[in-house]
Amino acid sequence: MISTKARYALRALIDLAQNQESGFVPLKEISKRQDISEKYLEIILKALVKGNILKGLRGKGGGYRLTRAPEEYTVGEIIELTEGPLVPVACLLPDAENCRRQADCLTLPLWKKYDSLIHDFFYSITLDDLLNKRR
Amino acid sequence: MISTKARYALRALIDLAQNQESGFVPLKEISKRQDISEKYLEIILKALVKGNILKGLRGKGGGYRLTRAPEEYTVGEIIELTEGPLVPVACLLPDAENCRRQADCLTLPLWKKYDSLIHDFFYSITLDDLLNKRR
DNA sequence: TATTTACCTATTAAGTCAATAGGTTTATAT
DNA sequence: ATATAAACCTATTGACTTAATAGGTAAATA
Repeated sequence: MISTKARYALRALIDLAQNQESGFVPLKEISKRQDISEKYLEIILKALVKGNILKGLRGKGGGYRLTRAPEEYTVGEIIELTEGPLVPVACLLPDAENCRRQADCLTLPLWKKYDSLIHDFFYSITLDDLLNKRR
Repeated sequence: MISTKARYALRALIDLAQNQESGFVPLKEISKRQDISEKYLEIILKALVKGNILKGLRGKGGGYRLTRAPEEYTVGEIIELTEGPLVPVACLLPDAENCRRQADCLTLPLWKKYDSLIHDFFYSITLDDLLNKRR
């Protein structure tokens, strides 16, 4: 399941893409428009700033702004930044200890195929694709 | 993430397909071969019996047996029987209350596409496909 | 200098996952 | 008959994760 964190992140980024005519947009506005609690959204946007997907500016007139054009963000990277590796089974995690059964596991090929399926899917869609283009 | 429950279920079914020459296979044997705790496996197999994927027979000489040929099981149904609906976001769950944002949610089409992707994938693969055929 | 804003650390309530424990029923073999 | 082997049943637990809240600090601007 895709977590609320990732889903809210996507919605916040879409909101920013639509409302940041070159300026900084305060969290409060996004929170209100998207109906996401300020405090929770804060955590999410912090992660995005840390991942260099957003620029944050403090103080009056501050807020958040995209660091790239919408077509330069993939949905995959947004999901992975907010909720960790996009991987369907524990044994395919980057830091997984290698399983003894690996060599003759009859299910592993299935998980590997599934893994590339979802990876390809989410990394082939950009933020711009979601932007009102109706598809 | 696919849970251990679903993964163990698949491995148990593969094990049965390979070892049930017409007879009943006791849980203990599957447990040993697959290195899954008896007690935990019990819970899993119970769910499969309830879903009519397996037949259980009690008493001496008893055990479990497939109710159909391996090519008649889809991986999708096995996963859903053990861990519930194979759905990527809460708002697509069968019993989801309908969201007010639904009409103009720009992320919903994404989740719907993803949903059919994984559904199509898992329902197009059968237990027989996993059986030693090397793919 | 007051105000607005992002940033930071910590905490929590509820839920889920993976597993264990101990007992009950049913069928078979001796 | 009776011992034994097996599935079946109910309950519990510890660890972890999720989704969120709370309260305070630092920075920039009007």
